[in-house]
Amino acid sequence: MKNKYHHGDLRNELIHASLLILKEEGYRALSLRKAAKRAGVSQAAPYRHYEDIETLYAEVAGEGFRLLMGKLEKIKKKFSDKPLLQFREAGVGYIEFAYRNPDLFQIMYGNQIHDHSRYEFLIELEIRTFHILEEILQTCQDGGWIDVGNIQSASASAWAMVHGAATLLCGNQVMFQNQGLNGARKTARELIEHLYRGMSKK
Amino acid sequence: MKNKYHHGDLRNELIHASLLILKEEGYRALSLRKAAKRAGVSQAAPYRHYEDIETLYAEVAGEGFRLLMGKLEKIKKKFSDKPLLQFREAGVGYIEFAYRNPDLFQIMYGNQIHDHSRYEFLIELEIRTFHILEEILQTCQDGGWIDVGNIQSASASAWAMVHGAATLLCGNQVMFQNQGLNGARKTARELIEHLYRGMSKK
DNA sequence: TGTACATCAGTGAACGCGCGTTCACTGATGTAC
DNA sequence: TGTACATCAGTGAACGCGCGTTCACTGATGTAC
Repeated sequence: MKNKYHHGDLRNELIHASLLILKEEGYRALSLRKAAKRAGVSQAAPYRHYEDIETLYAEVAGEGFRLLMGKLEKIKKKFSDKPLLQFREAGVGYIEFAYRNPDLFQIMYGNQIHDHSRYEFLIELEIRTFHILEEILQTCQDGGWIDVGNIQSASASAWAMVHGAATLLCGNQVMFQNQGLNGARKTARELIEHLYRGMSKK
Repeated sequence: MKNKYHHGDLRNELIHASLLILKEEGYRALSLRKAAKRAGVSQAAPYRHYEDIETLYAEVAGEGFRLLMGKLEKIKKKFSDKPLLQFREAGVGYIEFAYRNPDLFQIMYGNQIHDHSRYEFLIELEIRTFHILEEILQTCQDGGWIDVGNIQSASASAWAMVHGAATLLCGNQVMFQNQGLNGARKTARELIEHLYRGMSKK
């Protein structure tokens, strides 16, 4: 912003730089030095804002959850009068997010961050993300579209399935390979339909 | 075996050493140098057997799939007259495998190996593993326990769900945290029941 | 059965790499008077 | 409004680390005769 010294917003700039590195070079390439370089700043500068590299990872993961939440909220609104579609399309959205941002997804869920619970804000974001899913299932339940004993357990099932599909797609696992985005979407819909048929009233 | 030079079976010894490193120090600690050291051999020795570190990763991942297959086959036999239990318990077994061997699981499914298809034997093992699941679902279908249009798509759903639960458990994801092995088993059963109710005849 | 020698499977030193992190420093900024 | 100075946010050199990989080498093994 200004001219040289005193960048002004280096803390955020480093997160932004990290997201670019993830997109362009992959999660293995993400390091404090590289983020610093990318932000046009010396390798030691980040230490004014992050005590170590894991703190940066956590911040980047947090940004990932914010983006994911934004996407899910949007879908929720879009299908606000069709709970079952909310359910299905939120799943599709989750998988699409992973497909489009595999390296960010890796930082969010991989083991780069040893102990998420060290970062309170991260945990809160994760819970809020999961909560969107719970809300959707609750709406389905309230509207009589599904009938599950326990919303939380049903949400966990849905999350697990969708998350599994997402990671298998990202990892280019044999049976999920080379599907392209549309293939992924189609697979996602099939998966979720299998699931909510199991949750429907008999 | 002999005494010093000419180890005799260094190739396999390195795989074995790698499995120990995964168990004891985690997947981040696995390197050619460390595997060599652990096998009691100089750092350069592995290069007589593996052209690079990825080749070792692939071999280790392969061993992982062999172990997983063994476990699944055992379960399949154990419940050979109860297809639906085969289905459920195979899922539980998969999750249990991941829970017990999180770092090996990481090598099998993480992105340590850039392109699995470079290793034909690995792809074959992966397909065979998936095939066990398909067989189980086919048995359920043949016995009239479930009714799905397409076995392969249904198997993919089951795999995705169980795999998702496994990775969320391994990653200590908030909502799946601190369950212990028995908690994980219980969660697994709930998950799978949600799923196969969706596959049952109406 | 004994010996010469090719081959195989090790050794250990070395190279270069990128990384996380620290340190003494310095330039810019903002505030007290 | 102008100046002294504390503080903040940068710099760049340096350290030590473990890694993958290569290289000239050497000891053990097995085979041809």
